[in-house]
Amino acid sequence: MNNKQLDYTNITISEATAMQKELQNSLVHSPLEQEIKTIAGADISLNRFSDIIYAGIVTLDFNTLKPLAYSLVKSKTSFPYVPGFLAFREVPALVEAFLQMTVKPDVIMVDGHGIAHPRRLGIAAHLGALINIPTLGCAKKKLYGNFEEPSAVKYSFSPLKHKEELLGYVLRTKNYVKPVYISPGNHLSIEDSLHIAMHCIGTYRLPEPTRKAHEFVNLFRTGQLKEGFFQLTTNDTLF
DNA sequence: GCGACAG
DNA sequence: ATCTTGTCGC
Repeated sequence: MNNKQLDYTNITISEATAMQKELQNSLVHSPLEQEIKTIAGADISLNRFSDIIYAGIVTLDFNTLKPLAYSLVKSKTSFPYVPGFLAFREVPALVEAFLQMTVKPDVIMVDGHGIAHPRRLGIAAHLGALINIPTLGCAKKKLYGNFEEPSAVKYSFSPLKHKEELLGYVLRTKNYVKPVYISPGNHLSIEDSLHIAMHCIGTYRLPEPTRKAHEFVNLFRTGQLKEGFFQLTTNDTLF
């Protein structure tokens, strides 16, 4: 990864598309070999009509799903929101937050899609192509593909496909609540992404990594947390 | 031309 | 993404 790949100022949709096709070629979707001890959630928050982005990555213990550390970065985005090109708007800030971490997570769950994307390079795959850490996407809405509604019972799922190609899974994380869309980003298989997401389901609709990341970046945006990398102590009282 | 369209 | 209050009941 170099800085050129992170400066998305003044690039056109056509150039962005070409960049996606190139990055897509570098993806690896072999099954994860290493044991997962920590998993992080990555998300951004911003004020309406503002181009100031509050990005954050929150690391959790994979077994207890409790926060262990977090990295927060404030930066200005240089790309508008265009469906299919979300990464060009949010990834630079997420990479900054990642580089700031002195202790890296084993896997990162990103708020958005992985390969469930028109060119198989959603934000989770894009981020995973830039950093050398396995990533998966967890989106709240479908961007691409077709699926049958999974049953209303928690943990039920159904394949998300484009024609005959499997892209990921639609997963019910809570009874009678809208499902989430899971797909691998980089360095993970499609099945890995589903299993990891299922493991991270707690009491709420969003899996814990994504839910915590969302919570932390909002506290950051509203001035209740400060920029930087912090490791939580057992003595830390959160809220 | 028409519908779909992550955050 | 963010802004918002109440309402419904698997």
